[in-house]
Amino acid sequence: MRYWLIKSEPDVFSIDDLKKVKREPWSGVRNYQARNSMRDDMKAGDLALFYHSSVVPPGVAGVARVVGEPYPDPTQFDSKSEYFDATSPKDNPRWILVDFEFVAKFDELVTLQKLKEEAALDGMVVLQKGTRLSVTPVDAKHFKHVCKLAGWKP
DNA sequence: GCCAACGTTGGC
DNA sequence: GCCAACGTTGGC
Repeated sequence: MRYWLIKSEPDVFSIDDLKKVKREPWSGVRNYQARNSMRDDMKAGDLALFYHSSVVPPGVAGVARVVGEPYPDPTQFDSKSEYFDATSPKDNPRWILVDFEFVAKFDELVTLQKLKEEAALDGMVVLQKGTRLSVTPVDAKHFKHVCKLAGWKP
């Protein structure tokens, strides 16, 4: 059982959107490290902090769960998609994703500022300077601490 | 294989 | 809108 943090711009796809649709393919990730996490390391049942980025204030809005097995991101082959990748081989797709399902929306956003203030969260990847990764691993102890800050029990 | 130029992310 | 950080691209 591993823990993750996934970033999303809520104007594009928010925790409320996930709650509404229940399950969502995490399409559009075009970074190899993030892809490798989804392809190689994520297992059904893993939990992820759902982080709202590029809004004021940014922060963790809730929790999602990995469902099913990794599979090729269909948007890479869709010429009408903004995520279309003409160079991805059809017989060996470059971009692999997993689906996430809704688990919980926190009563209150746990803001980035709050995360930074917590000594217990020192070393959390998303807090490291210059980290732009949209999918990052989270230590179990950090995951649990963020849930505690939110007043939510896994 | 080096590295400059360029593009993107995302907090502020 | 600015800009720091950093990944990618492509010329050599």
